[in-house]
Amino acid sequence: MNYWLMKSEPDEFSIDDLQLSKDQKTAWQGIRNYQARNFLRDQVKQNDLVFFYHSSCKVPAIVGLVEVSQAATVDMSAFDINSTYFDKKSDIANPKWIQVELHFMEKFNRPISLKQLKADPRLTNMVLVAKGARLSVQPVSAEEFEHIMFLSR
DNA sequence: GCCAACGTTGGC
DNA sequence: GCCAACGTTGGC
Repeated sequence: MNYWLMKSEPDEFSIDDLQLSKDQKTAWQGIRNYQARNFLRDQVKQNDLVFFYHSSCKVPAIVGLVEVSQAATVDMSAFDINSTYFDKKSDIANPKWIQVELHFMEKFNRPISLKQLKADPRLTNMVLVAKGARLSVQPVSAEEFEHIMFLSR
């Protein structure tokens, strides 16, 4: 079992949008960064647990918990010319981009803000709080996971 | 393979 | 909206 943190801009797709989605599931498409892609392709497995993070918004924060309901499949949006995620350099015979499927689990009563995460001495090694961290899919340690779950209660 | 120019992310 | 910190592109 691995733990992850995935970022989403709530104006684009929020935890509420996920909760309201059909079967409370969504295809996590549009990852166009190689490091994040490699995590999705090689390490994110079914039943892994994922913190859902809201970025580029008023209060950046971990807002809930989701699970991986399906591991890596080809992100077909890269071949859809009408999609904002269209990538003309991706060859359908040799797909470049990967998606997973996420399933809603819970929305935290107490979201944990970036400010709070940064101030917590037990979370100083989190990828999220590292200087210049822009990864939209990033690993979370078991210790970090347990502590953040504790903070959310 | 170097690296300057350009594009993107995301907090503030 | 600004801009620092990254990532990517493409000429050489």
